[in-house]
Amino acid sequence: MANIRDIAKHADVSVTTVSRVINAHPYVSDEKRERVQRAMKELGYLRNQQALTLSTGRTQRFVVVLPYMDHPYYGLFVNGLAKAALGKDYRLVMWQTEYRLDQERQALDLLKHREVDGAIVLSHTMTFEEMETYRAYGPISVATVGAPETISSVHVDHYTAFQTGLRVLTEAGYEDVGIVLSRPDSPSSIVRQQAYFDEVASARERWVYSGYLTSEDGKRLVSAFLSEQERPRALFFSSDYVALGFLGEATRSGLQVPHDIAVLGFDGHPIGQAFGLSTMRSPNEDIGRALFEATFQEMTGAPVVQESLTVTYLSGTTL
Amino acid sequence: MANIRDIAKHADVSVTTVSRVINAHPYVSDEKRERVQRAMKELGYLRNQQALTLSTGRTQRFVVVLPYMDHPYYGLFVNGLAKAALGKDYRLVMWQTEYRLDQERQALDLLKHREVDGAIVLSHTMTFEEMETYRAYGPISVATVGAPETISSVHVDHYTAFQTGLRVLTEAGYEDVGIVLSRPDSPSSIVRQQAYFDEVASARERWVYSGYLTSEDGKRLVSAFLSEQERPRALFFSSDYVALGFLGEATRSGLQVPHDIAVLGFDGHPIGQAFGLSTMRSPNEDIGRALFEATFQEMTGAPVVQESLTVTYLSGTTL
DNA sequence: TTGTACGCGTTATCAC
DNA sequence: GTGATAACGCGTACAA
Repeated sequence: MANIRDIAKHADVSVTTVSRVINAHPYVSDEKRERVQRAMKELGYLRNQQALTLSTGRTQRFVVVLPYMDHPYYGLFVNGLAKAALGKDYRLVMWQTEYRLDQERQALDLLKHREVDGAIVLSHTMTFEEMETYRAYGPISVATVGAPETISSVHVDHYTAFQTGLRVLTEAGYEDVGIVLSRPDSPSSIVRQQAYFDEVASARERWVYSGYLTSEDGKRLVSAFLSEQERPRALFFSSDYVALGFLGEATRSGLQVPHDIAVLGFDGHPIGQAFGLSTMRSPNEDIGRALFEATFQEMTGAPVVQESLTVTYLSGTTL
Repeated sequence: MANIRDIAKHADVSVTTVSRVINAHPYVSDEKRERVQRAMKELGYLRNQQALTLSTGRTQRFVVVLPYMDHPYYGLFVNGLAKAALGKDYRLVMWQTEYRLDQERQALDLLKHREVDGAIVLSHTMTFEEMETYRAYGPISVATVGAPETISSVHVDHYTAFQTGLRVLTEAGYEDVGIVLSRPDSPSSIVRQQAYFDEVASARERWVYSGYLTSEDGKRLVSAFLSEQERPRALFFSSDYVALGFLGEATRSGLQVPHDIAVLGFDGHPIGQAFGLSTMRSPNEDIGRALFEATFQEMTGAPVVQESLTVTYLSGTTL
């Protein structure tokens, strides 16, 4: 565990010279550079990242804030993030919040305590107002809509996206459509519901199914659906996983898809293809990549980014 | 961005006293403690984690090494890890390797450079021999079998697990069984195949399907399966996702499951339930939790842990 | 009970 | 080209 001073001593130069060699700075004679490199090799020198971090003030880390690491919905985001981070020699500290406000605060506290250089928030319950109080400690980027101008955002405009999906259903001849949302009062659920009421003539309160987050929830929805006296002819889900949970259980319950009930998912997760799930493909991996870039660039003084990406219909057999 | 020295000045005490207050050490008069706390509040003191880290030599971080963050197989592991880490105020740095040796090396290099306190390796292509060369720099734990005695391991014994699964199939009356493996020469694939040859009378080389990792691979397997002249009566998959990909596509191709082909998965992923997937449940979340604990305890001098957990049959309708 | 002084390992500044 | 030396912000002997 030789440090820079040991190397300096061993090569009979100053620590400054060693530092110059390490960082490939100019003004080092070939001879001394040679000596230093040999000393590093001989003593097995390994630069201590902690010390570097304290000295430079940069951690080379971002914290990624998300509700559940094991929810496949976030998989593609994280994939994009990971790839971008690798290219810039950055590390990702994952922070699972389970939608708990105190956990979101703890995650952003890392910023305050100089434990990370920035934060990438994929989903949050915290208000943007509160989030802005952390902004002074480093760049923050979100994957959600409605961010103030101090916070970078790369997201899908869920109003437009849902509008598009609902029009796909309409054009396919489905008039009585229900929608299946995750947390009822999340910003994305609110605008989705708004799009639904604005777009669908037969839209009605009771065909808004809220609180469906996982494939198990989707499975559970089947019985709720079957108990309706008057059922929609199609269901538009806000997540492929919930849609698949529903699809599997519905089929097992003897429902014919799409004859009895049509299903439209949202995400474009690969596993949906195996089951022929019709879905709206969301460019989540691109979003992950762009979020990383935005956060990274902001550190070098680049302005806040606000970008909205669009979804596309991915045809399947459940519609 | 007041530091400990600013607080000391403002409260008119020494930095030692401030440090004592921060760390709740004894030997501070109530009056000075009061003054320090007020100063911290007034100046908005936030302890700098980088400096603490350099001073104490502990980062409060582990690196988690895994092939793909977005592969649902790792979801439950990571969930267990995240929960355990939260309880101990540790952070998880995720490192995605895509099974690339150089990436595994980079991940473990974090250990050498004092960027993390330990490493948790969920899957690896590196030999244990090489992995041991990193052991001097911190505790390493793996979720795979066959670790040397310097490396902690909490895993499923895939030989026994596969044996159990194969017996489930036998007892259900299936004699002609095929197996579907991930990477052909991974340690787990090798022992799984061994269990297959040892356990199944009709086992044959061509009913070993290798290279199936994702749900898309499972989907792809259907055509390979259909082109066989002599087909097995049941397929035992090494992953629920691959099994589901196969199940979806097979059903869409008109195959009756389990009449034409029975399907047994491996993992116990929630989404399998919606499709009635019969599977072997692996306690991956427990493994994640135990891996964290093992790594953590080792730092305090606890001995290396080697533990093998068992899988259980989870009944479904695909068998 | 309190404070001074130093170490942790690096980079940056400035004089030579 | 080169090298002292001062930061960075904390914990902690050791002295008082």
